[in-house]
Amino acid sequence: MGRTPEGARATARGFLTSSGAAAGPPAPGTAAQAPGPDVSTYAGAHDVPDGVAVARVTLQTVADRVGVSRMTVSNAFSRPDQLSEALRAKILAAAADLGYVGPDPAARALARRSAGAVGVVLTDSLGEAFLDPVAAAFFGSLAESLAPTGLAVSLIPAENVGGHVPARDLAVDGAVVYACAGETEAVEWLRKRRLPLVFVDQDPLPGSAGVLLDDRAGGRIAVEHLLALGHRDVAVLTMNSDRTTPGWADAPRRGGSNHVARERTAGALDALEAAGLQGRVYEVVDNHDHLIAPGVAELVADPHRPTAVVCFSDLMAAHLVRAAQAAGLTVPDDLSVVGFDDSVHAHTVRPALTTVRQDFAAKGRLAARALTEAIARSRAAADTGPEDAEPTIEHIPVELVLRDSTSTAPRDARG
Amino acid sequence: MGRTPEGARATARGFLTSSGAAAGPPAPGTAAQAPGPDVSTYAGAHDVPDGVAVARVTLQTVADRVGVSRMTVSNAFSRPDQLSEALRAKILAAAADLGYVGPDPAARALARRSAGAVGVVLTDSLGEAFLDPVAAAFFGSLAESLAPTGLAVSLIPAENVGGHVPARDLAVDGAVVYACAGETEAVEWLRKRRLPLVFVDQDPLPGSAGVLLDDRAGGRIAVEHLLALGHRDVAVLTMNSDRTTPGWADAPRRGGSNHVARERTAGALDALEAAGLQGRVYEVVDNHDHLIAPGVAELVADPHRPTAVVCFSDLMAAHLVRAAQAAGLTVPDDLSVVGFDDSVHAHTVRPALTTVRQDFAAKGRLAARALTEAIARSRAAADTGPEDAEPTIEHIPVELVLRDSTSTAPRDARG
DNA sequence: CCCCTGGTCTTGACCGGTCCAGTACGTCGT
DNA sequence: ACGACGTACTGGACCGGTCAAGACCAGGGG
Repeated sequence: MGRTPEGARATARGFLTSSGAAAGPPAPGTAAQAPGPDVSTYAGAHDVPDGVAVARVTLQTVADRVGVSRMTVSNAFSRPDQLSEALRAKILAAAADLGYVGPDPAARALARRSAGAVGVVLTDSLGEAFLDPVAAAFFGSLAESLAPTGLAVSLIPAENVGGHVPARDLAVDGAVVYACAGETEAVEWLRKRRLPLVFVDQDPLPGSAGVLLDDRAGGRIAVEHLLALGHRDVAVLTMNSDRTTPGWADAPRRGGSNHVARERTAGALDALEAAGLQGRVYEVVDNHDHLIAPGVAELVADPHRPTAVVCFSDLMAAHLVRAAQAAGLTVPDDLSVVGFDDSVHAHTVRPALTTVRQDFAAKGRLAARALTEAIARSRAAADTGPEDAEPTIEHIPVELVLRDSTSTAPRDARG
Repeated sequence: MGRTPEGARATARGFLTSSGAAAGPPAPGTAAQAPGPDVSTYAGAHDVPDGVAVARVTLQTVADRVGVSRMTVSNAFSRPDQLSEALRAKILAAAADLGYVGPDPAARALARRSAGAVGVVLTDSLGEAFLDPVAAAFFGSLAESLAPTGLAVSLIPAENVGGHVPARDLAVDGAVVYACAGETEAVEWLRKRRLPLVFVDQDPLPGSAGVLLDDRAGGRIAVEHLLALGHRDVAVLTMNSDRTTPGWADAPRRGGSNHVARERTAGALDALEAAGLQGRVYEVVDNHDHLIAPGVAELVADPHRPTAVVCFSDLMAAHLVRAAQAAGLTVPDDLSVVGFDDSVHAHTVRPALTTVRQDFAAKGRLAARALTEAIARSRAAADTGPEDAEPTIEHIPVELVLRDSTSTAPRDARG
């Protein structure tokens, strides 16, 4: 007892004394405690008089009030099976009376070594990322799939602003990296922290799990559909953020830093080559309205305009359709257009787009599962030492949806 | 010194001894330290041999390695002005060598009493929320506006699933509540936690800040535009989640639980009444594709179809336009349509929508500012006692954008 | 020569929980 | 009557930082 006065943890400035109701000077204005085990009429912290610094209510405060140990109060909230129902009810009542909501999340995160949240790194600037319905849909689906596990989703900016580095300083148990071209600064930090990572729509780093669409097959089936309709002059409309102006690609298969764009284009070119044809590739700078518009206008005006175009996204396809219509062409009679994703744009344009559908819900679900598994694995490894289960790479199948933006090639253009 | 052996915090199982490089048995395989201040060739923790439980690297580990106190290492990372540049470099080098990335976010959150993140509660299920471009745009804009302050954004589900309650258990410094109809369970918890709250597109709770669009004015200017074009039979197309089937509203001004829908409708009715006209209100159940489609089909087929419709959202307007076209009508000649929001749908449909524009970027920016201010205020209040600065309610102006979906009323319908 | 000031680093006390290894008490089997 | 066992609760040691105040040492003015 030479160490510390009674109750090693008693709050220093709280107006409640450290042990039981008997000891210590009575709190100002407090009448004698009402007899009986029930909650006294003494008003709790939730209506403290103005100007009085509100004492911080912690487990200890509640424990002192009820006359049990801190640990028992903790159990009342976090492990109800560890104490009698009667005592638990009493503790909960006291807590409610004191305005104690529950264990402090930050303290719990530290003690439990788990934050209850995962990070998500998105492609672009945050503002633009959610303009893309594909990214937004994935994000929503991920969050929804994660909800039942109790993990919340936190947005981590890919690039830092204002000297803050959330990727380094945010408490998360793992992270999803979505379609980040190459190695972002944020990803670098996450890797250094050795957080469980899942890469989506992007090649995973060695040792990490991945969830990828079968983009190559998507490009292929889009072209095969057009070939079956008799088209021989098929172009690909895609993006390449390495360039600064739209135009025909010199090295079609090289593509830019975007994995998805490269794969989709490659799939389309594969199918064309398999048919003994050579595909042309028209690249715009990025998948944003203002960057697509000038490109498609030029593409439509091209004297050697193809009879059919496979697009990197429904957004591009929708722009292309409207540009064609504005130029007096009819879709699909004069120009067949295939989209990609089956996002809002696909059924919003007229004619509705024939497109390669991807299953957003599945993507979010698989990413959620891969991440929770990676987190579980990493926790297990902390105990039993590293076991090397090969991280998985999931592939999501795609499917061609036939609508109204494709038809047989014009008579005079057929081989 | 009778208390604890040297270095009260020396990690128990770390293979590095507690104080300085001189004392204790040399780590296995460690040659004599190379002379000079530079980093020795001894491999740090980042390539620990397989099977060896990796010792947890903390501030203390780094401090021991360099021979300084834990606090000095902390300062090296968090407050560079508190120590000499030379020592800082040495510490940073040692940290890098040991694989120490930076202060543990959870521990820091506890000690600093700040999580570095804020929560966002969205209307619907998470999966559906991001299908709505308006919600998605706001979310992105909020996250982007918050980024420079170093605050990350975490999604908090409005309703709990699987027994987890993120709204209670997630470490956040404050939260934004976006267009939640009425009092959600999540909001209830946030309120109990006394977190700084900002309400967007929804009436703020007393004591909290709010960011609201001038929805009523929006409804008004939409109608005024149509009146100016000679329309006398104007209907409102809106949502009311209290009902289960679409149809004409009995009590138009009552509306449902959605604040935005009520206001927009009220504004439109105000303008009609001011012109001595009576407005009709057609309600669908919610602002989702599958709930809108049957409603607009019925509306278009109505024998007493109005000559112009003011819609709750661009999404509804786009559906209405397409339904009208499918029924053989021409927009705007047979039916004028005004949208709301100026979201993707507005410039995606043909004809492009005349619509009431709202400034998404401003909404995110104002919400971010209101929240950071509320957080700052709450921190100040913890020190100096509560001061009662009236929380602000910001109103964002709207603006009518004229496009191609409205025109003068048909000759035979004009009063 | 002394005191004051300022830059560096250290010390001890927190932040508010959870984990784990007890201890105190029934209760049951024999 | 006695040891084994289960239940209910407690105590101390963490989790990994930050904060506020103090110690030490240098240079500079009076």
